[in-house]
Amino acid sequence: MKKSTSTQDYLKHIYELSEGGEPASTNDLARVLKVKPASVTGMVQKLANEKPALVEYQKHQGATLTPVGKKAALEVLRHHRLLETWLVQTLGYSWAEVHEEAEKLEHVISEDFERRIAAALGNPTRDPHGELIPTPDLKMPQDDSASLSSLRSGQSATILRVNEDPNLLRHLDELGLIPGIRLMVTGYSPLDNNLTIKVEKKSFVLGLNITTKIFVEVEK
Amino acid sequence: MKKSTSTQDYLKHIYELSEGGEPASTNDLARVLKVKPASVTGMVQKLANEKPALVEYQKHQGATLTPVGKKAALEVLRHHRLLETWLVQTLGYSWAEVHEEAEKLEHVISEDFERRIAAALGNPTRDPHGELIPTPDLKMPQDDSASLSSLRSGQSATILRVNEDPNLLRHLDELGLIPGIRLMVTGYSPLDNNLTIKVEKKSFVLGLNITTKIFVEVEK
DNA sequence: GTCAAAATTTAGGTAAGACTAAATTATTTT
DNA sequence: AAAATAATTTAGTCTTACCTAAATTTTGAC
Repeated sequence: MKKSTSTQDYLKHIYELSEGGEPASTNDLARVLKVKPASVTGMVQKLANEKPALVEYQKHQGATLTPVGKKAALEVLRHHRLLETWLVQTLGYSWAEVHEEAEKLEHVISEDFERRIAAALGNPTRDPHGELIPTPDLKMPQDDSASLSSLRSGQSATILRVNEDPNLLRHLDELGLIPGIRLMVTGYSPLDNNLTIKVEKKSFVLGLNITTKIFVEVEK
Repeated sequence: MKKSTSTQDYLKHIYELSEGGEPASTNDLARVLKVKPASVTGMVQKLANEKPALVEYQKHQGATLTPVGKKAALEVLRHHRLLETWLVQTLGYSWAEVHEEAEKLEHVISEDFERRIAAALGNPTRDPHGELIPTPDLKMPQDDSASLSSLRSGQSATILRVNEDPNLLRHLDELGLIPGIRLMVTGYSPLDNNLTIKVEKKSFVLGLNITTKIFVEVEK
C-alpha cells in the first residue's frame, strides 16, 4: 500500500537511526524530523498498530523497523540516492546541493521513473556522497569500506564515501577529497591520531574528527 | 507564499477551464479535480478569502483567477510542461506516458530545479504535445497556431500542437501526426468537413472531430 | 410564469498529522 | 534511596481538505 510522505520520512529516519543496533529514540526522531517529541510518540504508535505493522515499538524503548517497514524504508532510500546521483550527473548540481531537492522528489516518483533513472545511470551502487544505494529488490548491499582513520603510513586507498555533514562536505570538496579519488597515507601521529595523506601532488594533515568520517577501499 | 498541492491543482484547473472567457463552474471543477462539488465550493471560498485573494468568486457564478492566482497557476503550468518535455527528452518516456508523472513532480520542484531543466532543454517554448510553456516571468505567450480544420486544399502547414485527449493522442501517434511534422491538405469535402492530408508519402482522411484538435502553423 | 431538473451551497463529520500543556516514567546525582 | 533532571507519553486542539446529506438557487421546458 502507498505510504504518506510523512510515514515515509519516519521510516527512513528510523532506519538510519537504528542502523547501529539501538532502537531510534523518540527524542532523536523528533530532532531529525523537525517535529515535537509528542508528535513522534503519536506517529510511532500509529505505525506500530498498522497491519502489517511497520515498526516495533515498546513504550520508552524507542522504535525499530519490522521487515515490512524496512522494505519501505529502503525503497525511500533507493529513491533518494538514485535521485541525488541523477541530479548531479544530468543537471550539474553540485555534490552538496542535491540533498534538499531529492528529499522532496523521493516521495513522489513512480517505480517506472525509478527504473528509468537507474537504467540511465547504469545501475549505480553508490550515490555522489558514496552512500550505498539499496538494490532493486530492496536489500542493502554489504559495505566493505574501511574508515580512513584505520590506515597507517604507506597504505594507499580510494575514497568511497564521506559523511553527509554539510560543513564537512563543503570542506572536503574544497580539498578535492571526494569519492573516487586515490590517496596515500604518508604519516601518522600516535599522540593526536593525525594522519598525513597525499593526494596527487598535495599533502594534508587530517585530525580524527575528519578521518573517521571518510571511508575508503584499501589497496591490497 | 508556498501553496499546498491541492491549492496548486485548483488554480491550474481554474486557469484551464476559464481560458475560454467563462468562469470555471463548480461542477466542472469537481469533475476535473475528481472531487465532490461540495468540496469545490468550500475550497473556492477559501481561495477567494485569502489575502491576497487567489480567485474571484460569486455564489453560483463560478470562479476566475485574480492576477495573483493567475501567476501561481502559470507557475504550476510552467513546471508541468517543462517536466513533460524533460522526461520525454532525457528518460525516453513516450509522448503519452509523461502526464501522470509530471502531475506529481510539478508540485515539489524548486525554482532552481525549474531553471536548470529549462536551461538544459534550451528554454523551449512548447512541450511535447505542443502546448505553450509559460515564460520564466510567468506570462503565457501568444498562441499563433490555427486549427487544422480551417485549412483548405493546397495549403501546407507544420503541426504545432494536438489536444491532450489520451485516446486521440495514441491514435495520432500511430499515424505519425505529431508536433513538428509537415503536412499538406490535398482535399476537402464541404459535406462532412473531412480533410484529406498528405504526410510524407501517406494520405489520410480526417473528420472534423480530429481536425479541430490539431493545431498548425500555416505556410505563407 | 410556474415547475421540475440540474447545479450549487450549507451544515455537520472524518482522517492525518501537527501542536501545547500537563502528567508520568527513567535516569543520574548525591 | 531520595531528589533533581531528562525523556517520554497522554490528553486535548488545530488545520487542511476531503466527504455525505439536506437545503437552496438557477435554469429550462412548457
